[in-house]
Amino acid sequence: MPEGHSLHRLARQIDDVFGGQTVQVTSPQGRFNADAARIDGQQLEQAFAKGKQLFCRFSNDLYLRVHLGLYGAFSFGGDQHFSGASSIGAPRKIGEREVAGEAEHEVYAGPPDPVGAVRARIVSEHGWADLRGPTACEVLDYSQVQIHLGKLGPDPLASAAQAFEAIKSNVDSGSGAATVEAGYKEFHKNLSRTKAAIGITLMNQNVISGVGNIYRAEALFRNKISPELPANQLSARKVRQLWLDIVSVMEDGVRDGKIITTRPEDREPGLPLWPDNAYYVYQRQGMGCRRCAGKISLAEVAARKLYWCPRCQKRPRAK
DNA sequence: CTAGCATGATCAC
DNA sequence: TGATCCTGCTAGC
Repeated sequence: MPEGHSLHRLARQIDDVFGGQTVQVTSPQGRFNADAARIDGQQLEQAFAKGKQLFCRFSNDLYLRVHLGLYGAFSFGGDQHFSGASSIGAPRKIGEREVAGEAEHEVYAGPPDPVGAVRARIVSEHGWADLRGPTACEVLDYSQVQIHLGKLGPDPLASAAQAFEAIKSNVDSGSGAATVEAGYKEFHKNLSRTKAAIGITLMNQNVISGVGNIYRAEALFRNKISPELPANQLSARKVRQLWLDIVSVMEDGVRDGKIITTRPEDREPGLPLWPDNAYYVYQRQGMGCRRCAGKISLAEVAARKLYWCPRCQKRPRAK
């Protein structure tokens, strides 16, 4: 998926293309017809993300909520004023496909005929977006949005999103350090309340929102944490280190449009950074660890594939 | 062509 | 824990 970094990029792009504009919202596929009609013709005031969910506020105080799930993706296009990724969301092979936009059309005749199952289509004067395959795509009022937001744990990208908003609206909102700190406290509190393994808990969106299967595996490796360790047994120091590291790698993900977690000194010379040198453990089962003589392991845990290095990520001995 | 798979999450048992 | 939903890419006939 679409882990959290993709959703934050998506929110930025939707803001870029549609922010403040009157938009037509339709459902070529038909499944979103009734809800689309509730926001069709309104202004899209603002888009934002929390965790893996996207929210767009419209001028009639209704909100679009989208969860891409495993398969969902947006594709974009527009006239010469449009530039940006042509696709954000589920890639169908390793890596995030965020192709550069197509701004070279001389004559813009509006969006193309819908191809495939387009759940939702948003069109403004200069651009369009098609949504396919989402797990959730619905229109909500403010109180319903609050319920969704309230269920989500702290988002490591909240401070980055806040800083971005501040720059955009030319307001000084500080460095975002306070938001990072508040996130850490909440994360720590949430971890301390669960006995489940950290490898499972990191995927729990109520505990921390936006981390998916890749960031889960990579963050545990980078911080030398065994996925089996019960979440409430991590020391405060370790939780803080883990949180700050996740903030850092996910901010890189927003910047790069793909997940790259390796440090330069751990990459294999002669191979391209992407995708060969992007990860420490994800999809590297059976291959040599980048940092020790061991081999990367793979196990199916809670129906998801978990990758880790048993040597670098030893479980502390029970006493 | 089809089956299998994917960065997700929910629901039933 | 397993079945289910949603889409589209790819490997393998």
